[in-house]
Amino acid sequence: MIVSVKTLVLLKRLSKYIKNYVNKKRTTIKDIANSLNISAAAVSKAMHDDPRISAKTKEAVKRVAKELNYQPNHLASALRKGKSNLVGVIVPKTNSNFFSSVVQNMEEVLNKSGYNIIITQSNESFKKECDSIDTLLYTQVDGIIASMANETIDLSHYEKIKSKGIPLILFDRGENDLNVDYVGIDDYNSSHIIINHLVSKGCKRIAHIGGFRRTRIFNNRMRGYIDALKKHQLPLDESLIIESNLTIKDGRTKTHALLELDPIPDAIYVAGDYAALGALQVIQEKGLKIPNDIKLVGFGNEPFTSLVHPTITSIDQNSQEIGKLAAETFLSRIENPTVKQTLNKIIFDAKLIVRESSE
Amino acid sequence: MIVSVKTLVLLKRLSKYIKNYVNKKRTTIKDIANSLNISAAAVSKAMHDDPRISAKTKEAVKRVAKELNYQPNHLASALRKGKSNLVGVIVPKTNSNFFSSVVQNMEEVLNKSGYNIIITQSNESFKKECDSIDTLLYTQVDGIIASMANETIDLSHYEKIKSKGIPLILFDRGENDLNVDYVGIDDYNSSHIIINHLVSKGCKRIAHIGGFRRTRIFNNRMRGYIDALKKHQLPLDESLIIESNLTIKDGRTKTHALLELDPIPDAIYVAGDYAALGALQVIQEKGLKIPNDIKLVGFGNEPFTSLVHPTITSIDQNSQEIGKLAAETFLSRIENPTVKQTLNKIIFDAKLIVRESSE
DNA sequence: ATTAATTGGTTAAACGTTTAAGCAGTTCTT
DNA sequence: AAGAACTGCTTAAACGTTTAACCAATTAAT
Repeated sequence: MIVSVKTLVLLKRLSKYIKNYVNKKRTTIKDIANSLNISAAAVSKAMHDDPRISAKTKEAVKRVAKELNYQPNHLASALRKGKSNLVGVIVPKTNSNFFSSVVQNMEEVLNKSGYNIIITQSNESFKKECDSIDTLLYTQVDGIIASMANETIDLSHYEKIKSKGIPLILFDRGENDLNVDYVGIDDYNSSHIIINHLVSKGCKRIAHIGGFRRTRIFNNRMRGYIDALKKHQLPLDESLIIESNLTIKDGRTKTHALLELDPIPDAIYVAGDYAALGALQVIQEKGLKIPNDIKLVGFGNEPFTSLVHPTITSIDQNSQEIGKLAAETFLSRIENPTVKQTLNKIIFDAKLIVRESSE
Repeated sequence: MIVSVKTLVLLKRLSKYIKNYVNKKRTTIKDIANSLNISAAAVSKAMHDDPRISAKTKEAVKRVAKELNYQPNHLASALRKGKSNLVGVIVPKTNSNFFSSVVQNMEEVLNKSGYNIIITQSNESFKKECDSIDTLLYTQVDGIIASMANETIDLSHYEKIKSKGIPLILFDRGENDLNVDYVGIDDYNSSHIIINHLVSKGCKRIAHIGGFRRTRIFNNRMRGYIDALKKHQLPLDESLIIESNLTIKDGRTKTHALLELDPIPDAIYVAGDYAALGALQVIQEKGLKIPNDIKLVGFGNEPFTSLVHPTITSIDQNSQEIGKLAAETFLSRIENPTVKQTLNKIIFDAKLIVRESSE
């Protein structure tokens, strides 16, 4: 079949026309402008309650907008304004009560100031975290609030955020070297609170299943544990200190090891609730009684700590406050863009929730 | 102080210049073009490996892009292309293992096809759900995958998604009336599986704490329960059927009521794991033994069901498959935009995980 | 009665990309 | 040798908003 070039061009035009017709192109500001015989600029201004537009016109614009089911195009306005009003949030896992609660509170604060959030999860993976950051930067977020993955050591992708000139706020899992805002609890002091409590209950041989020391917060908990023992003039026994990835499974394994010792510890302070749960199971399987034979303290105040038997003493991390403050910190950075980012730590005191496992 | 209009204009120009300089404006395609003395169009094509650009130019473009730390602007490309490559995901809660796992699997599938996801949580609130939908539409997502909030009865905001012509996929909590794709498990049949199991263990007086019947999935579980009893020629006792919001607390309350009956039931089938946990607590507090005095079955296979004592028999909802299939359904809708959306149900069989509470 | 200020808009450019169309220059056909 | 086809770009318009600059008409100030 031979078809002239002209025919081809016409066919293309036609197909475009049909496409537009079928997809019944979204209504834009121009459609409103046309139907009211005013300029698109006037419509835009009317929508934003510009004082230079008459009340009558504003009303008409809003009426027609509703009639035509107009929805503003974020891409266009964000592109033009150079501001997306989107905040990226990176968490290691969403299915933890702590992170879920932090995010919820952040969202509440940010929504009030006209920001929406995009949640991404790193699944504790360094690669996924890098990808998340790329996605967020690509989406042109106005800032990023993040809690670092366990695996993360190399910080170059976080530097990338800083180099873009948008605010970066870290919470819970932070890193001093980045020199950015940080919101979290006082991990060092939390360990002191826990040890004080256990000592007051008569414990003398307290074990610690901690997270990896390369992660700052876990290192701080470890330091707090060691210093608190010193304060109470208890001997420091290296075999009572174990690093763990703090999953249930690893909590079980490490507790098994601790119960092989002779004498066994009279208390275990676990730096994460899930691992504490694993410890609880193993202790009971061995026929030992909690808290009589051995006391147990977790960290994080996950809901299940008050649901298992016995209920587990734990540290509440004040997730509401952390979420709110991280969001507010972001907002203040946005409002003062000239102020250079510096290491600005906002530290909360944590609360010890005493339950059956250490009574 | 008197300042001429001209001076004012000059000042404004200056301030804009300074602003650009201070914010060291992000590098764009034009910067690359200038530095190579080619057109911006050529750069764009080189980036996308257009066959009409020479290998030499492509290489040069990519090199300079890296040198200048170029990051494409999603807003601009999405605006131009009319496609954001973003998928909105709405879940009732992120801190549930089921939803978290579904989302994770969705993300995996979608990322492979070049899509990124934006997660929003409705917190089971109707209003928040509407807001989420508005945000997502405003962000120009290419589609929405959602699980409905408990509160939701009015479906007009979901109709709004449909009217935009972008794909809407529902999972777990769906609604026939919307006439869109749905991915979930066979709730009706799940009840049959549970009742079959309990009957085989000798139960004759099986109670059911279900969700609100206005939610389709809970209604289906209820129907399945009733029909399964009939099948086994067990009497239907209305006092054994209770509707609940399925929180731990309500699980406790409703179980208290059931244990007031005479005779008490010999099994309780609870339509949600959290409520089942509440039931477990109350039963034990009353001094009754599980499974000897009374058997217990939950729904959802939340991790804690295998962590409490006794471990709780539950239904696994196949979250991985649901996530993957919801994503794939979205992709196939995108690839065949002309096909009209219809009620297209993809139903999985659920798996019963038998544990101590019903042995 | 001028000039100045206010009102209620309009025009046009810009944000950063993509893409249809065009166009030299070279190479291949026949 | 003349046209066809290919190569490797360039030009310019478009996506939907926002906004600086401008302007005509009205009202206020002196």
